[in-house]
Amino acid sequence: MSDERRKPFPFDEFEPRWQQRWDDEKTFRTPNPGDPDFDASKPKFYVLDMFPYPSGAGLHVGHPEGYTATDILGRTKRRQGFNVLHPMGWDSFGLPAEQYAIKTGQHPRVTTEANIDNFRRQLKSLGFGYDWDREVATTDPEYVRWTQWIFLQLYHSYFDGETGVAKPVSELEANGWTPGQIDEVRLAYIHEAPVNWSPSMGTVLANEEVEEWRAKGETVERRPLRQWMLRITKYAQRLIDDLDPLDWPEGIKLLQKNWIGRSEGAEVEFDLEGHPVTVFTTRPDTLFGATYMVLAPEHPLVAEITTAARKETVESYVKACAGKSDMERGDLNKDKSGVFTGAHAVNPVNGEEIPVWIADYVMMGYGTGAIMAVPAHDERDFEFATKFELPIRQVVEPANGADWQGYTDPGTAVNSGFLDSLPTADAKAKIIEWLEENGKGTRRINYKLRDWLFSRQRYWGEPFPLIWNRETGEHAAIPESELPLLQPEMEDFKPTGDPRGPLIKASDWIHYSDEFERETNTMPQWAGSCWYYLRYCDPRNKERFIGREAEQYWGGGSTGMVDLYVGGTEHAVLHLLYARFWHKVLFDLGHLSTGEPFQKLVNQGLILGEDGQKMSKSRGNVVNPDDIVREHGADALRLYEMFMGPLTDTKPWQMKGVEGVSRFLARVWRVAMAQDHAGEWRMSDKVRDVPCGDKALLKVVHETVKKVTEDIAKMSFNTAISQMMVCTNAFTQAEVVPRREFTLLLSVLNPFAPHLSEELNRRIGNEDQLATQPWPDHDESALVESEVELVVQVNGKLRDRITVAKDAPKEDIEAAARASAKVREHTDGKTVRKVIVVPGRLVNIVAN
RNA sequence: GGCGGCUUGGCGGAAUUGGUAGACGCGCUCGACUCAAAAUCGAGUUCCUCUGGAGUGUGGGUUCGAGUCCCACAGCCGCUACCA
Repeated sequence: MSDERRKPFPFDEFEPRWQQRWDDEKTFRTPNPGDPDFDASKPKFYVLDMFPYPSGAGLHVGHPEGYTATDILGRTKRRQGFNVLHPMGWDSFGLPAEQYAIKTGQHPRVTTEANIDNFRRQLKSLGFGYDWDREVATTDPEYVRWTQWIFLQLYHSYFDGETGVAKPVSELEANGWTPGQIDEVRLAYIHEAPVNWSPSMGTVLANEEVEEWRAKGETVERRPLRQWMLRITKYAQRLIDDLDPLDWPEGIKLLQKNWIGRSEGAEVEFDLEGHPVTVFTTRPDTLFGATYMVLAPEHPLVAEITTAARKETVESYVKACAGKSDMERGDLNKDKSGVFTGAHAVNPVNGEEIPVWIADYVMMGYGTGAIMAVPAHDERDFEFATKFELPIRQVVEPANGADWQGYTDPGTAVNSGFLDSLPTADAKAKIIEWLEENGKGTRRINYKLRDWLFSRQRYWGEPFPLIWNRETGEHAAIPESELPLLQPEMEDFKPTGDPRGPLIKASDWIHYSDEFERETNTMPQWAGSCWYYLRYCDPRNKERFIGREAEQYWGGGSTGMVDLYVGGTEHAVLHLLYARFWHKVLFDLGHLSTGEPFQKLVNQGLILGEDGQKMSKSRGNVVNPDDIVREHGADALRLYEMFMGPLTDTKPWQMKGVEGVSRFLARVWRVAMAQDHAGEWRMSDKVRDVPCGDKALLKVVHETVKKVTEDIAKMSFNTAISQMMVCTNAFTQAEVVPRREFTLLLSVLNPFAPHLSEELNRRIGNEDQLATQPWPDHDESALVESEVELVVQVNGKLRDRITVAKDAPKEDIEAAARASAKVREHTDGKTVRKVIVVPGRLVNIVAN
């Protein structure tokens, strides 16, 4: 029994054949402005997938979910007359390739290229209509050139607070600013920051990686290191405000807003043993209720103000905190800790002396690293005060008679001098006014968002195009003509334990000149993924990161450049925030004409394993797309992933479901094809070039064209497919298959199952590829019926159905309904109170 | 703890946005074809105490009419975590 006998239709023969043809003929190539075949009269549609990290494991079934959705949209829009930009590429820097290199000595470029080849093969085997001429990899030297160039734009810019936009620092130089002053405002700046340093691995780790590596036995400590930072905080307000006009899921917008974390309040200056100390509070109205102050353990004043008697206790507490990661500090959530410094601060509003503590529930990185504690009206302060028996003083009267202890909602000010009896909002305004008049504080808006720690101690990343003066310790940019600056060739990637990273070993490379040496840090993986959607627009441009004309065309006409961006929620915060930030900087500097990168965002739902659990190697529930393509074909995989349920839902994989859609495709095949005695597929003699005589069949075909068109626009692919199944069932039962009508079905099936639809289209004698044919319109006249069936309810319960003329007047419908014997059974002996007639739908008779 | 999402047959999911609940698919049952099986085709399939009744997580409300709107509660799943 050969394999071929078991295939319900010969997808294994025709799928690779069509893929080859699309490749050879460049069917899905998209001309750019300036190309001879570019048609400027067509509107543009830029549909983008989140490009994958080409891991050694290959494609996961989660990838084709979003990719098929965008492919359906792209293919449809193309046939609807749009210039469709639908590209693919590789987010190819990243830690796994480097780790693998450390283990095996194989250069990361080698493994990365092999992985990319595998991913490309897999994607091509699914028949996606990408313009492969626009493929980019973030590791391509030509791509690295422009990533570094964009970094230099940031390096050479500052944020002008007056106008709220980025400007070149050359303007400051012209105004006589010193290099030192300019470094204070650059968008890319050097900063000594505490990071998670792993001595055993010789690299810094992101906060979220710390636990994972500790569990594997690696050591991690907090250590201040010289790091490159990007001043994203300057864009906090714009990053919030500009979310508004974007067509993104509300949940994702909220996630971004919460991450940026704007809060309004005031800064208040206390006198701490002769030092002015500023605290930030969102509740300045509770200033009279401050009964103690807390400094973060890392606060610079701690050592200075601690009294001799408390010195030992304080020092050991500070040391204990220094060893903890942010995560661990968070874990101790429930149990507050802290120590008294022995010092006191003076409350500016009433001259009261309050004790000053240090505690790790106050973070150095947010606000000023110091707080005034109002235990009566702040949960954390309340908990702390209770534990350490500090005084708790009521200054807000709850609005609803609730207990004032730990009451944090707005109310009325009490025990607060000139604020008494004011509602919270008014009290806030009044105290800020007082603070400003007396020079003791000011209105202030704070953001949770921190500046972006942009340097990594790794080999497989973009080197910074910067050099350091050995004598003066000043940094400078290398000229653009020296880009791209690639990593030196190295044999040994092992970490040295030197916090400057593995590039420190390449002494020839580091030596720039007698005067200067190179920066040895590299950029994070985010750098490449921050702007790849720009490069796709003009991927081979040698002069610019994106040509002016291409930028204007592909970004034109909307707030955000990309019309539709599809990907997973895991990138809801960081990737999207970083890309928006870079986009805005480039916009400010005049390189882009849109203010936002992504107009519409859709998050595909997670595909779970057959057991309803997240797919993972350890659970053994991972589905490999290659297996599905081999068994059932690419069209079946595409169709199944779209048929599982709504794109945005989380849903479990079901192998039986794949068989179901495969059966559907086989049914479509057999509508037009039959096997002869030799087992060869031949066109069925049911297919005829005749007008469709079957009204019901004609109707379902046109309903299908209409519904599929509408459902694609709504991205409701599962219902589009079920409609095509209904249509196919009608064809299966038909005596004659009119070629024109069957072609219509193939035409709308084409974006979903491109191989099968093209193959059948050709086999039934149509010459042109469906992919190049205009999208069909449905014929409204095929849909109209002269009669409609209505439901008759009595008191909301279904009792009968009646058939009436489509445009029958309400009175006639009511009369017909009341004439029904079944209705009478339920109304006899009752009084009809009301009759509701919804034409085309139902009649409801209210009787009692 | 905070924020967000979800909850409809044995299973995945439909429901014109307030108007026939369960489209379509899976599974299952029966029939045709077959020596037989697979495949295929056809019929059926929410539940029950079945000429009737109940039913969209639970309890209430609005309405002629609620899966859909409002209030309260419960259960799952994500993300986040002392942000003053």
